[in-house]
Amino acid sequence: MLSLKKYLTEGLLQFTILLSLIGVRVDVDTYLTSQLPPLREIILGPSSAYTQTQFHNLRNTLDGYGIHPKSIDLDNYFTARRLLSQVRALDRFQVPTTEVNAWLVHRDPEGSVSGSQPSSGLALESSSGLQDVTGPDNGVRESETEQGFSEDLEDLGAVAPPVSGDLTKEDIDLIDILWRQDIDLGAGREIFDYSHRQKEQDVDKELRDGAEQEDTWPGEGAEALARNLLVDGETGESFPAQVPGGEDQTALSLEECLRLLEATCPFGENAEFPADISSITEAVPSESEPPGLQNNLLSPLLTGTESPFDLEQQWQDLMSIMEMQAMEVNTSTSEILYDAPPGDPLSTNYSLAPNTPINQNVSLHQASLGGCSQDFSLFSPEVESLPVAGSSTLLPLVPSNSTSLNSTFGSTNLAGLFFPPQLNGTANDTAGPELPDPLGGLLDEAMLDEISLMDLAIEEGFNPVQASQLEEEFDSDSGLSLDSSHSPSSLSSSEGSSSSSSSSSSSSSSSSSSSASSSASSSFSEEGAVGYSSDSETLDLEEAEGAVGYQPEYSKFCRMSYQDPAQLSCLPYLEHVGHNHTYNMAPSALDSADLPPPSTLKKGSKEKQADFLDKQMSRDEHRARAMKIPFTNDKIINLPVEEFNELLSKYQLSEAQLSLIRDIRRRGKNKMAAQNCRKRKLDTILNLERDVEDLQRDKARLLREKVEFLRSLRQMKQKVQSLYQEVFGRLRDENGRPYSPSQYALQYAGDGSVLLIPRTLADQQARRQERKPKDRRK
DNA sequence: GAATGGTGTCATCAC
DNA sequence: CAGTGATGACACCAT
Repeated sequence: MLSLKKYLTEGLLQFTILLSLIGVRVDVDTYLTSQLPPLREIILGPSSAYTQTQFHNLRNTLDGYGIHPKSIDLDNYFTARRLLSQVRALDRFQVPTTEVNAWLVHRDPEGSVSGSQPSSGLALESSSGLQDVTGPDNGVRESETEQGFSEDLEDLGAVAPPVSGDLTKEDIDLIDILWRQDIDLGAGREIFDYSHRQKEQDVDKELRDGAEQEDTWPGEGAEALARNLLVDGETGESFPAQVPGGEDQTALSLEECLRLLEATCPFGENAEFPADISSITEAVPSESEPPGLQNNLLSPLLTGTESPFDLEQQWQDLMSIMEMQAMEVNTSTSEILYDAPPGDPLSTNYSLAPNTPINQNVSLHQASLGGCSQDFSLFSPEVESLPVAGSSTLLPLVPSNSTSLNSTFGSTNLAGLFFPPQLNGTANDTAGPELPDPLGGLLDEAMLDEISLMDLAIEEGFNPVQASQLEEEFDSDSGLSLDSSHSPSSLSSSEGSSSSSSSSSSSSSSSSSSSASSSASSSFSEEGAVGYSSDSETLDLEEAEGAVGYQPEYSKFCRMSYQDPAQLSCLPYLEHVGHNHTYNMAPSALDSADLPPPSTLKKGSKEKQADFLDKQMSRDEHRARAMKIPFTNDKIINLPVEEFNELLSKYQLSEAQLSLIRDIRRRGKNKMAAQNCRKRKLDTILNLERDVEDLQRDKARLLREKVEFLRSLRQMKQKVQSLYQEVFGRLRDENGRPYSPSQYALQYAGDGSVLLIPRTLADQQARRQERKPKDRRK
């Protein structure tokens, strides 16, 4: 019962302090439960720094006079924080510069493989007139990670609904319905993309028209694209617009696309693609696809449907980011993002063997997604929910060389290409959420963190500057909290040595070695023995205070209420003017003990000086003087028990004197204890304040990282999608006609090759591979 | 004159 | 059981 009460009171106190500091509900426990037990214990647990820790016991048991009592808990706490930060660093996405080398296979019976034309695949994106949309992102975003409030807002807002920036679920559903309807007409889902609707209506309309007019996507639409694909997005090389019409052109197109892949896909050579062939098309919305084709190589990137995401949380994230960015967190996001150890799974180079034999008719060249700009914009959040297992190889993320990326994809950031437009006349709305995501686990974890930290970060009114100032102030005066050398024991010990100490033996008392000065005029530090005084100012204060009554000059540091000379001079009964805490003492005793005769006040300057000295004396000193105690209060209070008893034995003291001496000693020690307690309390508050600040900073950083990751993922999806379209659209059958996306699909093989297979077969294979990860989970 | 913070003191608890 | 530290509560004072 007692412990329960204590726990409640302490926990509530901790919580109250936090609340008072930040002015907002702080869901610390949620976050700490699984993340930071030591901190939680500090804040809420019985070992809280603010609880009634028996420090003296710690000292006694641990021989801990060299260790500050608080340092014990704080050491654990900061250690825990440090470890936590290290652990957190592990889940930061390491986006290496990876590349994928894939071979596209054109199942052309004639097996014509050729092609050497430079790719204009990036031009596909640029041709769609999306530069307007993506231009700002590419150029500006990377350099504006700190200020991109609107960008973050955009990104966060886009997380909730699939792709679209601010679409509600109803909107998405409606779009899906309409899209499915239009699919029959050959219209791609791209046209429903929010960003496309916003800024790319013309282009999309053109594409859609092309798709509608022809059942096969690469028909006129592809031609229209080809006409516009004049500039290589990576090299800036210009190409003559051409209309694919034969196998040669098909091969060329494939080569171009592969080169695009090579230039853009960060898949490394060590990519562990699924052994079985997986269909790329599964990533592309297809109505014929079964839901949840998870083993798809590109599915995580291409899935058009997103699992429902908590809009409110995203909004909170946004708000939190905005607030956190206002704090000017120093840690650069880029620094955080890409500082993973080389062993990081995500940093593994996922590249397929470039020389992998081509199945059937191959018109492939190495293609790699060498880099993806960081200026990724909105993209679907479902990737976050996708598991890491078995799919980490599928999603190499943005490499660290963002600059090159930006140059590469400066004009390729297509907000709408995430959904294949006319490429696939089919849709797969259900496959998305179930698709595995190599980043899912990490993102989920980060999401949990930020969910927990949300309340902390959303809070307002917490001034980090002030907090830091307080922190500095606190640190400068942290003899209590952290630095064991500033512990009361050490302090008192040093002071005791400086003053003519008569005792050096005892180490069990906080004031053991304090001054035993026999001279009343010596400026020994009586109250200087009080624990918390590490800074000079405080120390001076304490020393001056300790010298009260013994120093001829008045100390301006006197903090006692009755130490005002002006008031004291006209108030003979000092004991009654000032605090009268002698509750247990009879007034008569006080009078007899403390009252100097009024007549003595009317004497010469020496007596005035004596009065002045009297005014400096504490009440107990007055009492001691009145009772003719033969030794100083300092000795009474600070001497160790043994020496104290020895001192008492040297004198024949009356019972009243002994009682007064014991009271003086008790009060003196309690006074120091109270001062220590108050200072400790203050330190605890300051520490909590600093903790709140740190948590806010961490949350802001995590949120920024999240935004960056989301951008990267979305951009990757867009690029893969565009590349898929580019490749598929340039494929031609033996008759020079484009393949129907509803009948054929590109598919990655385990050896890195890319095959053009019938969609039905691709679906079966994809379905087959889908079961494997699920079985593994079980 | 009320509010607030600092200080000393007491009571109490735990060790 | 005494001694001691820690701390809540209270009173008092100064600002």
